[in-house]
Amino acid sequence: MTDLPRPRRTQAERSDLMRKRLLEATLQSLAEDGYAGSTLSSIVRRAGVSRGAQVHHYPNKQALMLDAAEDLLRRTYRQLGEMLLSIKDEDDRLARLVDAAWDQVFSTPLFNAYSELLIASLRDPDLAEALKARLKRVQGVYAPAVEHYFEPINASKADLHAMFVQLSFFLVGLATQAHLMNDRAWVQSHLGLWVRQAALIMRARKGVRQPPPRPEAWPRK
Amino acid sequence: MTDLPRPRRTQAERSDLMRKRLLEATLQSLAEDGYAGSTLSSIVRRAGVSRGAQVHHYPNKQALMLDAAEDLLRRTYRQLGEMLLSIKDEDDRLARLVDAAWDQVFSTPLFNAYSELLIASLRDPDLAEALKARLKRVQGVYAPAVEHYFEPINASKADLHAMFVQLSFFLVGLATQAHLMNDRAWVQSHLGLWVRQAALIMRARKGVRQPPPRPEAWPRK
DNA sequence: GATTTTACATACAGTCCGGACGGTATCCGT
DNA sequence: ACGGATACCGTCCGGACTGTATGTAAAATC
Repeated sequence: MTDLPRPRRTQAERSDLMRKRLLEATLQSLAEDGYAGSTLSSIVRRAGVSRGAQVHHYPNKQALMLDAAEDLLRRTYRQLGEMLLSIKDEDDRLARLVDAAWDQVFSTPLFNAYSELLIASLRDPDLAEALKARLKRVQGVYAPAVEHYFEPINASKADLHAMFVQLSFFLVGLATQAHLMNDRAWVQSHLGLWVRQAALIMRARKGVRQPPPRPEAWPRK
Repeated sequence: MTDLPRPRRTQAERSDLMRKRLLEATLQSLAEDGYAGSTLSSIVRRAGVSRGAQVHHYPNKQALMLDAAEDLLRRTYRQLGEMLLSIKDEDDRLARLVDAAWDQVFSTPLFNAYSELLIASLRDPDLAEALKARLKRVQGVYAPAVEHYFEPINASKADLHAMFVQLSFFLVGLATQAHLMNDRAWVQSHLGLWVRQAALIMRARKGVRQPPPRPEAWPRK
């Protein structure tokens, strides 16, 4: 009887749906119009809700942006996790991983929203703190996966992990400047170079057929 | 007689000085207050000039920002050049180069201005074009210097150059996220890792005592 | 079923920004 | 030296944005 046609929604349902719409619109707006261009009016217009709805759920702009940042990194957390789970035991596992990271995460429009928040966090300590905390969790996703899939050769385990941190910085730098650069092939060649360099100190562990341990309770849907 | 005390300046002198003050204030403002926070009023206040002076030299905000971007990359062009000239023939030439690039360019407040312009150029094609063009010239500074100082081992010359391009992306990524990260030692260790990886496919050329060929007429002062 | 709480809507107030404009001082060619 | 051009100044105006205050409907509570 709970799933009878119910025109009336519970308060929590309404709130959740509204927040979801607002966050979605905010992230889209960040990606398309940038941080400064993401005005509250434009966001609610994009979300198709009224100005009052927004102000009810978020007392000010910063609160909305903060929650959007959390949501973005939650999504990225999940995206990276799924990407890792999709890596099969192939010869060129390293290359596949890097390509997937670029294609599915760093080159997506959603990542532009991250760039915007990143730069905005230079002037917003609260935002910086939120990004910092969530970033650690994201790193927590693939730190165990790194050891699951790869092992160092003539190098320390610390170097192994550090290489992937380096990769993330490289990809961020690439993503923020890609629009000034040539084309996709050019990007691919640079990804390839990193892979070749990385292959000098690491290799795919043999016989890994299982996906990495599911890191931690992923946020539901 | 030209250097007699001359209370009256020529028109060109006045214009140049004014533009210089405006550009300096703009770059400072970009670094401190960000792109959106850099309003015309705040810039002229910082420059200590009137609102009218600015509007006389730059018809609109975009024109000012565009010129500021050019100026910034001109400075960076010069900074990188000087940095390269200062590299001596030491054992750890590669490490010195990377450290110097970080200390003297990428970690400086001025580089924050670049980050701001970079993100802003996502939504401003003209700005993107200006950055693109100037960026090529900056790369032109150290491309010859790379071959002057280093040589590939078990790798192609193209890889040699590509590694330094990769370095620049890595440093940009690092610079835009450094404020979320730990400390300087942490950064140093990551720079060190890149150096060690690079050393696997390149080495300092022996007996190089001369600085690299002065690339191209540097902008006067 | 009455009341309180929550969700959402609309109107308004205060601020600030960018560009335009009219006016003044300085310089330059002649 | 004088008339035009150039550099510079201060202010005003339309528009937009954020935060607030007030009103209404729906849901939860009792």
